Amino acid sequence: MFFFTRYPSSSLLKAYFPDVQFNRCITSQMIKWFSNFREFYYIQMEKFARQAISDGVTNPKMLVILRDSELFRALNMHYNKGNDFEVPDCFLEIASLTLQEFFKAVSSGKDADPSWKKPIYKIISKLDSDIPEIFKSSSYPQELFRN
DNA sequence: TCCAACCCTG
DNA sequence: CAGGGTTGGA
Repeated sequence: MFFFTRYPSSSLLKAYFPDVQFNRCITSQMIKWFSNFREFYYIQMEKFARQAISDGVTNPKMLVILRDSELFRALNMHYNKGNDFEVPDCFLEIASLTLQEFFKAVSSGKDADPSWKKPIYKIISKLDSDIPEIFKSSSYPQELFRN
Protein backbone atom coordinates (compact mmCIF):
# COMPACT_ATOMS: atom_id res chain seq x y z
CA MET A 1 0.00 0.00 0.00
CA PHE A 2 2.91 2.29 0.70
CA PHE A 3 3.79 2.05 -2.98
CA PHE A 4 0.66 4.04 -3.67
CA THR A 5 0.20 6.11 -0.57
CA ARG A 6 2.86 7.49 1.72
CA TYR A 7 0.54 9.58 3.84
CA PRO A 8 -2.72 7.68 4.33
CA SER A 9 -5.40 9.25 6.48
CA SER A 10 -7.07 7.21 9.16
CA SER A 11 -10.26 7.20 7.13
CA LEU A 12 -8.44 5.81 4.11
CA LEU A 13 -6.95 3.04 6.21
CA LYS A 14 -10.36 2.14 7.55
CA ALA A 15 -11.71 2.01 4.03
CA TYR A 16 -9.07 -0.45 2.96
CA PHE A 17 -9.24 -2.71 5.99
CA PRO A 18 -12.92 -3.48 6.45
CA ASP A 19 -12.00 -6.62 8.35
CA VAL A 20 -10.10 -4.71 11.00
CA GLN A 21 -11.87 -3.57 14.14
CA PHE A 22 -10.45 -0.08 14.45
CA ASN A 23 -10.00 1.62 17.78
CA ARG A 24 -7.69 4.39 18.91
CA CYS A 25 -4.80 1.99 19.42
CA ILE A 26 -5.04 0.11 16.15
CA THR A 27 -5.51 3.29 14.17
CA SER A 28 -2.58 5.13 15.68
CA GLN A 29 -0.45 2.04 15.32
CA MET A 30 -1.12 1.91 11.57
CA ILE A 31 -0.44 5.62 11.31
CA LYS A 32 2.77 4.96 13.17
CA TRP A 33 3.71 2.21 10.74
CA PHE A 34 3.47 4.55 7.82
CA SER A 35 5.50 7.07 9.72
CA ASN A 36 8.19 4.43 10.12
CA PHE A 37 7.85 3.48 6.47
CA ARG A 38 8.42 7.07 5.46
CA GLU A 39 11.46 7.37 7.67
CA PHE A 40 13.09 4.38 6.03
CA TYR A 41 12.12 5.68 2.62
CA TYR A 42 13.56 9.15 3.12
CA ILE A 43 16.70 7.85 4.76
CA GLN A 44 17.38 5.66 1.74
CA MET A 45 16.70 8.54 -0.62
CA GLU A 46 19.12 10.83 1.17
CA LYS A 47 21.71 8.09 1.33
CA PHE A 48 21.60 7.36 -2.39
CA ALA A 49 21.38 11.02 -3.31
CA ARG A 50 24.57 11.76 -1.42
CA GLN A 51 26.20 8.71 -2.95
CA ALA A 52 25.28 9.93 -6.42
CA ILE A 53 26.84 13.28 -5.65
CA SER A 54 30.06 11.72 -4.43
CA ASP A 55 30.03 9.56 -7.53
CA GLY A 56 30.20 12.70 -9.58
CA VAL A 57 26.67 12.84 -10.90
CA THR A 58 25.76 16.38 -11.88
CA ASN A 59 22.43 16.11 -13.64
CA PRO A 60 19.44 15.20 -11.44
CA LYS A 61 17.70 13.86 -14.52
CA MET A 62 20.18 11.01 -14.52
CA LEU A 63 18.77 9.80 -11.24
CA VAL A 64 15.98 7.55 -12.37
CA ILE A 65 15.06 4.54 -10.31
CA LEU A 66 14.54 1.43 -12.39
CA ARG A 67 13.60 -2.05 -11.31
CA ASP A 68 17.22 -3.13 -11.47
CA SER A 69 18.47 -0.22 -9.39
CA GLU A 70 20.25 -0.74 -6.13
CA LEU A 71 17.85 1.61 -4.45
CA PHE A 72 14.90 -0.31 -5.82
CA ARG A 73 16.22 -3.51 -4.31
CA ALA A 74 16.59 -1.84 -0.94
CA LEU A 75 13.05 -0.49 -1.05
CA ASN A 76 11.49 -3.66 -2.36
CA MET A 77 13.31 -5.70 0.22
CA HIS A 78 11.83 -3.51 2.91
CA TYR A 79 8.26 -3.11 1.72
CA ASN A 80 7.75 -6.16 -0.43
CA LYS A 81 10.03 -8.88 0.90
CA GLY A 82 8.15 -11.79 -0.54
CA ASN A 83 7.47 -10.03 -3.83
CA ASP A 84 3.79 -10.50 -3.04
CA PHE A 85 2.85 -8.05 -5.74
CA GLU A 86 4.31 -5.97 -8.50
CA VAL A 87 5.61 -2.55 -7.64
CA PRO A 88 3.58 0.05 -9.60
CA ASP A 89 5.29 2.40 -12.03
CA CYS A 90 3.80 5.37 -10.25
CA PHE A 91 5.92 4.51 -7.24
CA LEU A 92 9.11 4.38 -9.28
CA GLU A 93 8.31 7.79 -10.68
CA ILE A 94 7.72 9.32 -7.30
CA ALA A 95 10.74 7.59 -5.84
CA SER A 96 12.87 8.96 -8.67
CA LEU A 97 11.47 12.41 -8.11
CA THR A 98 12.17 12.14 -4.40
CA LEU A 99 15.73 11.11 -5.09
CA GLN A 100 16.15 14.05 -7.43
CA GLU A 101 14.76 16.46 -4.88
CA PHE A 102 17.23 15.23 -2.29
CA PHE A 103 19.98 15.45 -4.85
CA LYS A 104 19.16 19.03 -5.73
CA ALA A 105 18.81 20.06 -2.11
CA VAL A 106 22.07 18.52 -1.01
CA SER A 107 24.09 19.58 -4.04
CA SER A 108 22.93 23.16 -3.58
CA GLY A 109 23.94 23.11 0.05
CA LYS A 110 20.45 23.42 1.42
CA ASP A 111 21.15 20.60 3.83
CA ALA A 112 22.87 23.16 6.00
CA ASP A 113 19.44 24.28 7.12
CA PRO A 114 18.23 22.16 10.05
CA SER A 115 14.82 21.79 8.44
CA TRP A 116 15.91 21.36 4.85
CA LYS A 117 13.94 18.14 4.42
CA LYS A 118 10.61 19.77 5.16
CA PRO A 119 10.12 21.18 1.65
CA ILE A 120 10.79 17.77 0.18
CA TYR A 121 8.34 16.09 2.53
CA LYS A 122 5.74 18.63 1.50
CA ILE A 123 6.24 17.92 -2.19
CA ILE A 124 6.07 14.16 -1.78
CA SER A 125 3.08 14.28 0.52
CA LYS A 126 1.04 15.75 -2.30
CA LEU A 127 1.85 12.92 -4.66
CA ASP A 128 -0.10 10.10 -3.09
CA SER A 129 -1.95 7.99 -5.63
CA ASP A 130 -5.27 6.25 -5.35
CA ILE A 131 -5.02 2.69 -4.18
CA PRO A 132 -6.48 0.10 -6.56
CA GLU A 133 -9.82 -1.27 -5.44
CA ILE A 134 -8.36 -4.75 -5.60
CA PHE A 135 -6.55 -4.13 -2.34
CA LYS A 136 -9.86 -3.43 -0.72
CA SER A 137 -11.57 -6.58 -1.94
CA SER A 138 -9.50 -8.73 0.39
CA SER A 139 -7.47 -10.28 -2.40
CA TYR A 140 -4.42 -9.42 -0.40
CA PRO A 141 -5.35 -10.15 3.21
CA GLN A 142 -2.69 -9.01 5.62
CA GLU A 143 0.04 -9.04 3.04
CA LEU A 144 -0.14 -5.28 2.88
CA PHE A 145 1.56 -5.24 6.20
CA ARG A 146 3.90 -7.73 7.68
CA ASN A 147 5.92 -8.12 10.83
C1' DT B 1 -6.51 18.63 25.03
C1' DC B 2 -5.91 15.40 21.13
C1' DC B 3 -3.26 13.49 17.61
C1' DA B 4 -0.68 13.10 13.22
C1' DA B 5 3.96 13.80 12.10
C1' DC B 6 8.65 14.03 13.35
C1' DC B 7 12.97 12.85 15.76
C1' DC B 8 15.84 9.59 18.16
C1' DT B 9 16.71 5.19 19.91
C1' DG B 10 16.78 0.06 20.50
C1' DC C 1 9.01 -1.89 13.50
C1' DA C 2 7.94 -0.28 18.61
C1' DG C 3 8.73 3.22 22.39
C1' DG C 4 9.19 7.50 24.18
C1' DG C 5 9.51 12.41 23.82
C1' DT C 6 8.46 16.84 21.17
C1' DT C 7 5.65 19.78 18.36
C1' DG C 8 2.22 22.38 15.73
C1' DG C 9 -2.43 22.64 14.43
C1' DA C 10 -7.42 21.66 15.24
